[in-house]
Amino acid sequence: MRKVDHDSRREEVAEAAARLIAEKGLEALTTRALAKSLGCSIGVLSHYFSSKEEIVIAAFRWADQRIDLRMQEASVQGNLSLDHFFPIIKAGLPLDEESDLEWRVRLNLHTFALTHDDSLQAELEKNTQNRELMRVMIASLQTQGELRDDVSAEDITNNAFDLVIGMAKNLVMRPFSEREERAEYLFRMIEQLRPEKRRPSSTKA
Amino acid sequence: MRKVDHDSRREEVAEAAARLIAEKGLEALTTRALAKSLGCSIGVLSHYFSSKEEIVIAAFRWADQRIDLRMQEASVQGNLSLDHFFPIIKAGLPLDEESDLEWRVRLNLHTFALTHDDSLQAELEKNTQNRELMRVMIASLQTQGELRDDVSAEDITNNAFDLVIGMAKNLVMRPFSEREERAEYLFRMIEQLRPEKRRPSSTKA
DNA sequence: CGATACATATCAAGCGTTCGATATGAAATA
DNA sequence: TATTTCATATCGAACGCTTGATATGTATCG
Repeated sequence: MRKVDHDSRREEVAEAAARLIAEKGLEALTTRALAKSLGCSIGVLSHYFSSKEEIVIAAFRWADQRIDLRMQEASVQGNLSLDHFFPIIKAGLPLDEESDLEWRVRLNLHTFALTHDDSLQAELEKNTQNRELMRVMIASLQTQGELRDDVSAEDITNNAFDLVIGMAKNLVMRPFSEREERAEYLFRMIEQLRPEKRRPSSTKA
Repeated sequence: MRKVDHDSRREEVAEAAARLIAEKGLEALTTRALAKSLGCSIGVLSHYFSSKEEIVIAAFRWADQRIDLRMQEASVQGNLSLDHFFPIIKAGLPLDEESDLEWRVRLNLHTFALTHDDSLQAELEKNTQNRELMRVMIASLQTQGELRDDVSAEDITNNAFDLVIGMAKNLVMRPFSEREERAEYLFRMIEQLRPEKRRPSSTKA
């Protein structure tokens, strides 16, 4: 038999599909366009995927996993301080070309999920998991005294999650040259959650 | 001549198109489906719109304007306190079926704009205008002492904008029964921006 | 050989758009 | 008022094209 790694071949297709979605939109992802982008024939696609919808979903997953991976890489083991927190958030925002690509696909997924129940359920579950992860981190910061504890970790988490999504959507619409600056106001807002900034005169150590 | 109000006829079409987008997605908005939904023939559509893209954009505008109108109606003339502010934000969120419909269309628009430059430009301009409106309101709240002034009105505005968009996206994905509760944490966060909550012991009046 | 990988050709379905035919009702005419 | 005129409004069949899917043929390699 001819040796071809099916998994990596599938990933190649998923990536090419993701790039098409990011650059031209989901509607531009046709079997023909995808085959041309890959430099192969459309017969190949049906060899590795049983339908186009499967390809679309593979593309969505591909981009999603890359964003998650990006954030994991920015994370650190052991004790977490607020200063370590900023790079993690930053890693989750579309600030360079690669993350821009991934976020464009993710935004397409969000719209797609509105009318595709399987994707919606998957999205909700993934969201619940990620929120829980972040809630634990934030609660940890609070017990360490790194973060104000008069707002529940859950509230902070939920707001942070919504904020990041909204910001990502707005960043993607703007040129790269403006993005860093636009992201700064999020970090200035997080700064306000430091305990020492909040009570400058009450519980002086 | 036969009397038909062109503008209102166009709006009927736009509304029907918006409902199709909200319920089945942009891809389900076909000339045939739209004609069936309107109870007319497809020929009528080309009588009032020169292309399908024009219909899509009209649907987007229709939904967008409804959200704006909803927020305007929640606004009050004259002096604005922080308490008056909550209903305005709330009016801008997809908490009932009508606003849900409009937000679903708006979310489709956001994705659409990623690959359609005209819509992107229009979106950016509208955004700039709306941000400026809100910035003025927030600055006014600050000078009235209703809002902390150690964070710039611009930062608060930008964060609020991103937050609302992200929250809207997440609300739309959930059943109505959970939405009010989910929206509450935004208001708890805003509460933290009251000056008296921030400095309980410093500048006692 | 025999299984795998890929290319090519083809299909039916669905798309947006076009267009001639028809229905409608206000204005023009007598 | 009765009749004609005609722009407007609507219809629905048909066109050309693209789509996802698939069936068939061919090359490659263990």
